Amino acid sequence: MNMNTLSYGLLGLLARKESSGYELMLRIQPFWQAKHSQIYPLLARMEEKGLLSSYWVQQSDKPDKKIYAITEDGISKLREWMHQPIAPSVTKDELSLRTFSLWLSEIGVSVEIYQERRELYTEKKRYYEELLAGIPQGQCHPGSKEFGSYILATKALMTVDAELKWCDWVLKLLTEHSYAAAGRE
Amino acid sequence: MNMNTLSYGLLGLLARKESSGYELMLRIQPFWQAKHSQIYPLLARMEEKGLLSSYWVQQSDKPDKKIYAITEDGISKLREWMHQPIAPSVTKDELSLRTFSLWLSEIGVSVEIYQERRELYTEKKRYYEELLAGIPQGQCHPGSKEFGSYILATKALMTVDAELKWCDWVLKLLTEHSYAAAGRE
DNA sequence: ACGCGCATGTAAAGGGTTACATGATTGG
DNA sequence: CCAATCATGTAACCCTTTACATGCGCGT
Repeated sequence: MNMNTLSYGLLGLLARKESSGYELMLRIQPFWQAKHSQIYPLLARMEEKGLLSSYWVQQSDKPDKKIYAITEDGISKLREWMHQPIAPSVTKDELSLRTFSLWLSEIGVSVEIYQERRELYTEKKRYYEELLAGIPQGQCHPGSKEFGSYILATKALMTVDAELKWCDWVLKLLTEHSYAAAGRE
Repeated sequence: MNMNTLSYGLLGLLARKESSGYELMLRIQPFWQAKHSQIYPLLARMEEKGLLSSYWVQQSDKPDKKIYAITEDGISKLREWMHQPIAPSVTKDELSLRTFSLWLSEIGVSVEIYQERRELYTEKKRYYEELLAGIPQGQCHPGSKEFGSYILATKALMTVDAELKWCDWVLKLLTEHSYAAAGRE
């Protein structure tokens, strides 16, 4: 059956804990941005093929939800994937392309752009800090199910820290240049 | 006309220096992964709409190439884009999804995975260092055309450094655990 | 009243990869 | 001799987003 990378990612999350499609979307979001409209059909297809099973849970205050669990066949499929080569990461950031044309903007506008991005990174940092705080420490040694979440959250934090430092550095260059230009007037 | 983010990125590169489609692919690659099969039709469409002009250059040792240059209309289009909001970055890394299921692999296999990734990051680091070295220093102050390339190459370097440190940290955790397990035998 | 979060799903359109097609030159 | 780099382009397929569709409860 035709399984893409995202399908294996969902399978991997379900192997650790059964979840609804909505919960899976929230769990995978920080590491692989996917909308619900992409996830729901993949789950339905994997259930058809016997990799997943599901049952409905009724909720009083919120809409009912469909909980998926991985089957033995699903775990076999996941184990097969673990031996496959890993594709390099793909990053697409509009800010990078915008930066190519920065010379077309006034410095004041540039400053706003990187300040806005700085705020976005600050929010992301808070998010990943909470994620890391939510992982039961001490039990996340190599081999445990929590270990993966632990090292991934740490990676996200280290990366966002580097991005924040970069923003500060760029903003320093931009504002120093502004002061120097003002001084020359 | 329907312009996507990649089209604006190409337009921005052409605003700084006229190039062939092949050269644009190489220039944009480090910041936005796109294949030639995606780039060529976009360039043709932008030329049709009058945003680009082109001429053929004959080469003796290599195949002939088609050089594109931005037009006045193209620069107007680019300036309009500069006022639009910037979409947040999207990253898709198969290693992250694989890490969710790391507990299914033996530690030896995990070590191989992160060592391989470490080598990939090391190569990337060398690449970005060369890129940065190729930018004429001193002339890349805010407002200059080189400034964008300068800060982008620096960002890539800072990020890849964080990723390398992360790999080393993960490998330390994995190997320490292996030694401890061996000691318990 | 309005928007947001929860919760599931489908359809259409657009973005992106893989494969097909061609062909010269250079280095191992 | 085989692979890689340079160089352009098209077609089929898959991946992803946006929009449509529904509906309740909560906070402002």
